[in-house]
Amino acid sequence: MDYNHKKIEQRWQQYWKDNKVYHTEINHDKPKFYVLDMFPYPSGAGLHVGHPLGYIASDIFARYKRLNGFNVLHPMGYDAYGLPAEQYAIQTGQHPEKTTNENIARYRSQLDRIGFCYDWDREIRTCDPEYYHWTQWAFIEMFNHYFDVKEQKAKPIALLEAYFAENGSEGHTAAESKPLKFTAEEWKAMDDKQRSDVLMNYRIAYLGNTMVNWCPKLGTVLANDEVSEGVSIRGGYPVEQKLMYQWCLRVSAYAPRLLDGLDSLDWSDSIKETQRNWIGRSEGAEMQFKVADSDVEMTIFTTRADTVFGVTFMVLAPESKYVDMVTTPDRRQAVADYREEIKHKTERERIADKKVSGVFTGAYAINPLTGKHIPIWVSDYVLAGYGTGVIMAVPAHDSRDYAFARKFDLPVIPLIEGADVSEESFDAKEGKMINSASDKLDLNGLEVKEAIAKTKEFIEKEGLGRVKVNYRLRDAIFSRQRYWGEPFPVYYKDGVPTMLPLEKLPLQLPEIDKYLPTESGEPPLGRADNWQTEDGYPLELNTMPGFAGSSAYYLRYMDPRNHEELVSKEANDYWEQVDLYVGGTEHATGHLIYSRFWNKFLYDLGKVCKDEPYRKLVNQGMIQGRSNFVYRIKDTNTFVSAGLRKEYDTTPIHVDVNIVSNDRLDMEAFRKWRPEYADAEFILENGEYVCGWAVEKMSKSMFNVVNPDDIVERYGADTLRLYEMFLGPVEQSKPWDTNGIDGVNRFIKKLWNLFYKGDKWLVTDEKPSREALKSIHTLIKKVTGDIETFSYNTSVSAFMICVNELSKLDCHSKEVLTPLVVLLAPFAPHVAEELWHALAADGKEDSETAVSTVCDAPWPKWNEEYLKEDTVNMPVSFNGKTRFTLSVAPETTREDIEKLALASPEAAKWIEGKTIRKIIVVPNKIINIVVG
RNA sequence: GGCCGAAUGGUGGAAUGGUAGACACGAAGGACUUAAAAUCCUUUGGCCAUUGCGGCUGUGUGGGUUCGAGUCCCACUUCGGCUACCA
Repeated sequence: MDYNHKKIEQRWQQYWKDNKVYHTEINHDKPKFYVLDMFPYPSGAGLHVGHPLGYIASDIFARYKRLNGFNVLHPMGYDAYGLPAEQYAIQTGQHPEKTTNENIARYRSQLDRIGFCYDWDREIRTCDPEYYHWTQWAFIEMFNHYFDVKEQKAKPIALLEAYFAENGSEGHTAAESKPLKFTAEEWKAMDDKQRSDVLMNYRIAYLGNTMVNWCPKLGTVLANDEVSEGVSIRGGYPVEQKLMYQWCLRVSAYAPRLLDGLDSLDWSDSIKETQRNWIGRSEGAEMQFKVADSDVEMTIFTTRADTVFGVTFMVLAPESKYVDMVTTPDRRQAVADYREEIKHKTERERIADKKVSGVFTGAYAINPLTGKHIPIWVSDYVLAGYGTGVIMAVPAHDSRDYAFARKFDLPVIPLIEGADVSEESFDAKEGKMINSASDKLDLNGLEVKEAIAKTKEFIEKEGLGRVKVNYRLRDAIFSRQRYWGEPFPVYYKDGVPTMLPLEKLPLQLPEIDKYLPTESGEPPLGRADNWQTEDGYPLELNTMPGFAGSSAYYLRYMDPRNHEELVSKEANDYWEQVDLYVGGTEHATGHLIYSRFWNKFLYDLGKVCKDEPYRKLVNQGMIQGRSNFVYRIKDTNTFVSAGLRKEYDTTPIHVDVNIVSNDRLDMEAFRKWRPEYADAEFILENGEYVCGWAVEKMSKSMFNVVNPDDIVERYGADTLRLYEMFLGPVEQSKPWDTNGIDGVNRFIKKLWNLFYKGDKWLVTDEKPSREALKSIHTLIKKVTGDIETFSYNTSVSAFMICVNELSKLDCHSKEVLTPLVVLLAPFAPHVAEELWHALAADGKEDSETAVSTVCDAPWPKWNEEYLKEDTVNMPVSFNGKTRFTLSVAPETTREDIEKLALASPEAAKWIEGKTIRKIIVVPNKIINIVVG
């Protein structure tokens, strides 16, 4: 019986399914372990070989934990809402649900072939009403809560209402969009609409007029993490800034907790750092600047309070509310023109053209420390969304202020001794202060750090401002003008946004005829018939963004069919949180922030028992594609081989990697590939057409996609799994290269040959030799250690070494082969299962019932006794250079090793005529003799 | 501009401060075979010697710490990733 991967893999996949081997239930007799993959968005392209990398790594860990006696939760599902399905629907008129379901079916069949140990009974889909019921529920809870800054906790909005009735706004501690002032009497006098508007200022899920990233091409707003360099991440369309009335989540209120929580997490430093930067805590001060000849007082934020003596002008963001308040009548037109110009620039254009632009408002502010009048300007280099949207400009010590001052010829006052500001600003926070004294405050001679502290103290004491911690993290914009997303459980009762009662959930997504906005510009839901409550109130037309459904999905897996609540207390108390989360770094500032926020909110409500959702996070690297190119000579259908392309004017064209082998093009296949290449001519080198290559993202458009199905078909799932792990460290990005896969496949065959020779069963009950025992125990120790640190590539190597050794020793002893099979089970589960059953049935065919699954076997333990060496070879070095090795018994003392080394005949040669200065002996490691 | 990470043979990659290059691919040579595939054996960082069993050199560059550095420290170069008028 030869190794037949198709037969084996089919057989055991069926067995696992029939026997529900991977079904998981709460079991209080066992410790739990929760292993989770970031669930995929099922795209139309299907899985390529890069996708399973993380899934294989987590599958190995899940199986390993199970073999070690843990009750392992390892579920899978689909992030099913998303733009591509909707874009496809717009183009083809197909319902996104239909294409999504087709894509899911394809994903599932691809996943099944790789042999994962998922409990599919717990599958979830974000577009399933049973699931988004709880997304809508969480939204209602967020609407009904505010964030108490003092207690750092979400609390019911009713408490805040009671507070307002008692005290008005004075002294409240709720996180707010903007400061509001009203008395208890004023509050009581408000009608429903007015109260609703006021409460929106505090709710965690609120409607707000905010600057949003508007993408005209996609017809929707996008969150900050969905935009990069002024274009949408999906599609790469330009994004502009627009003021819109949108649902938002007060994520910013949780910024301190999101930041502090990072310390307790077992995540990589780099991803924690990325989140820290995204949250962007900065300590500084807020200061008031009075506007001359006016009552207006502007608040600025600065981290460089020490530079206040160098402020020579102020700058407002074009969108700042202060612009209208301060602009003098004669400057109105100029300012209006400038703002108009900025508005029509997209974010991308703003970034692209680095030209300094701005306009003078005609107004002057008064420097609170020097009393000097300084001009107030407007410029787009100041962002409305950060700090207060107003800055005090210190051109000598900020490069942007410097560029602005030079352009508009504003004064530059250096504040640090020795700083040369004739060519550029001096931005470093170091040096001694100069030019910084008034009758009230003298900073001269202080170090920058001391000056910052002293200034802060001074302005607090004098009431000029206050110490303030600012965060870059913005509230999440939660409305999307799309169809394929969760509907909001919201209706408008006489214009007042109102939540549906919980018993009306889930509010199901309605059917519509077309997936475009309405003629009047409303979102697609405006096309739905009868999209209103029973009482005839209109329902919200926006839908929720992609991150809504993925923010709490890990909780739902704990209790996926619960109709009463998101997750039962029992299930949550048992499974607690994700112990190991595996996924890509691209979610660092999106999903992983929102999910932590969402979890912390539910924690505040007492719905979940852990403050953080994901205890340990492993980021698998991306598998890149290796693309091939052909070079077409311009305006011809002639292609020139890569080595000769410099002699012609050519255009590189991607060519399907499946018709290229070892960078040599199959020219016949190329002619058949596309009709336009049917009569292609080639200029060859040495009779071959050599393609160029590059490492790029694996994608259809680059023609470099390798489908795991093809690998499974040819080599088997076990080979695919082992090979993906063997490619290199899980966390590292690397290009896919099928070249080495034969080595892994050979290993499995060699392993198989330890058990079978043809049809003959080779396994015996003989006592294994000491070498064989040493080999297997070395492997047990190595693999056990490697799995804990995700060093799967070296584990696979260790398997190869062990199997090679056992082959050479001609060892077929059950005592050795049994632990070998169990060790292999996480990596190559199909062949391990086959051999496990064969071992139990002594190689007979009807082995299925002989023993239970290998998944429940006990993980082998190594015995140090077998690892001991009879003698240890120690390298002997002279002045750090190794000259020979010395065999000593393992327990030899330092002194004896030293004596043996000096007495050995080889040593004499190196010592001769020199004096020994020093001898370093590290037992079992090295002997270094310093001579001179 | 800021932050993070990386740099080791023809290639992917191994090396708790202790014999650098494990393991695998590729390549070369050989065995078996009519032949091929498959399998097995040998060699494989570079240079020199290979009728002497060896020598020299070597982990991006330059310095440092150490008996000893791919590994630790400082500076630099290059390449990746993330992020960005964040005051």
